[in-house]
Amino acid sequence: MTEAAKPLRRNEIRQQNETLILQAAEKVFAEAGFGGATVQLIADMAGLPKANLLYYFASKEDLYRQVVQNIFEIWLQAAQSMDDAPGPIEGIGAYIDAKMEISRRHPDGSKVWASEVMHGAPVIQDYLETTLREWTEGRAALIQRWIDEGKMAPVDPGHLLYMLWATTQHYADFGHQIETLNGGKPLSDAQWRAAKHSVKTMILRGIGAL
Amino acid sequence: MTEAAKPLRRNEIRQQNETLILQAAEKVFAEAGFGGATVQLIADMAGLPKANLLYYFASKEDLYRQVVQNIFEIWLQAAQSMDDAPGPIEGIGAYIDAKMEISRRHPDGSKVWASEVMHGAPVIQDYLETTLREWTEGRAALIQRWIDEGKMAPVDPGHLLYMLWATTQHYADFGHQIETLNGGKPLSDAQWRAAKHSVKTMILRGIGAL
DNA sequence: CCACAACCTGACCAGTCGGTCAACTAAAAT
DNA sequence: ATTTTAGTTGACCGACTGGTCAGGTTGTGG
Repeated sequence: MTEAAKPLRRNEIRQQNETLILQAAEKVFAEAGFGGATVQLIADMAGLPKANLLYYFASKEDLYRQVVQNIFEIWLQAAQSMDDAPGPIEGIGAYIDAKMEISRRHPDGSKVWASEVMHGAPVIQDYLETTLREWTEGRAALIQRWIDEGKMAPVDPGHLLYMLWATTQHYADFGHQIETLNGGKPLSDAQWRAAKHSVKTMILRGIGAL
Repeated sequence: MTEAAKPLRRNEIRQQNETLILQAAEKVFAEAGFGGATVQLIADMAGLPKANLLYYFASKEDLYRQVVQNIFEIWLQAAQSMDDAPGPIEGIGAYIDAKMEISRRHPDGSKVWASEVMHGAPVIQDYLETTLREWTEGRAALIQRWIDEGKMAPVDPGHLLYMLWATTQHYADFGHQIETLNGGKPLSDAQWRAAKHSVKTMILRGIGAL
């Protein structure tokens, strides 16, 4: 009696099941990797028969591809935080905030992304070569402008971007290690605030913007 | 006729094959993850029959465990770079140099380690809770001492360590992404030097040691 | 030279995997 | 009311996996 028997329209059914499956898939792929994940496990976690899952997604690889693309889009959205900022303090500060928030809210997505890249990006290689590359070059140019305007120290924009990605994503990808070193407990709200503050302070000072 | 038929002693045979298998395993585990790796693939890469590999290592999991432990030891050795330094410039500078060198020389090992942690550290959880934890606490105390002595700005030692790990290991774990953004070519010697210099400069300035 | 132990390996096996399919139910269009 | 379309699922299959094993080869100590 706890379950309300609500009649579903066709549209709703499809969308509901697809997001349900994608959420389960993200979790399983993050926990076990592509090779370690099984369709059966994803189906169980989504509460659907395996055959039903394969009715919505043509194959395990197809499902994986969509999971990775979802993450990539979230990742790109946050990347816009840097634009329209008068200088590095606001721009890079906002970018760090956004990326730390993603690490907190979508740790599984970040792990799937990391795993994909570590294995040679078999699925999203073209994205790396096109979208990511263009974004990177644009942002590097923006950073160079700030340097030329004397708003920050003359650092290599590329390596600064790598540092931003590495540091922020570390809190998702290595979350388990951080949790272990934190006495086995996940970071509290206050600890997340402290992490954000530490990262922002060290990086902004590191590029001579403070 | 290209192969010299050198008679091998028992000792040599064992050691030679074990290191051969471990090297192949590190590569395959890094490229495919634990679940995606197959014993057959590792055996092929080592140039041995699968059954022979399983004569030396009891199981795929046993082999994986040894690969991870190897990496952990390399990782711990580099960690000593920080000790016996008069201050953060020398200590943290040397640590960054050592970790960057590992990222360059053992990228596969770094990837296996990252993958292991991302999947919840099923194999090396006890190491995290004991060895790594003790090392981390010791190094945090050292950093705190430097802060108290006025040799660097008052930053959170834990988050500084995370930043050091994240930034240096990024060049191994996300090496494929970096290579793609570098026009598809691996970083040259000069580019590696520039990377080291950028990382050291930004971090040392970020902690107020420059 | 012999016997023992270490090393080697093709053939094999039980279990699991991704994916298919035919038969079914339910919604929606006619 | 009936046909059509979308959604559902248990049963099934060929391919592949980690691991075993019996029987062979080779180095080594006595």
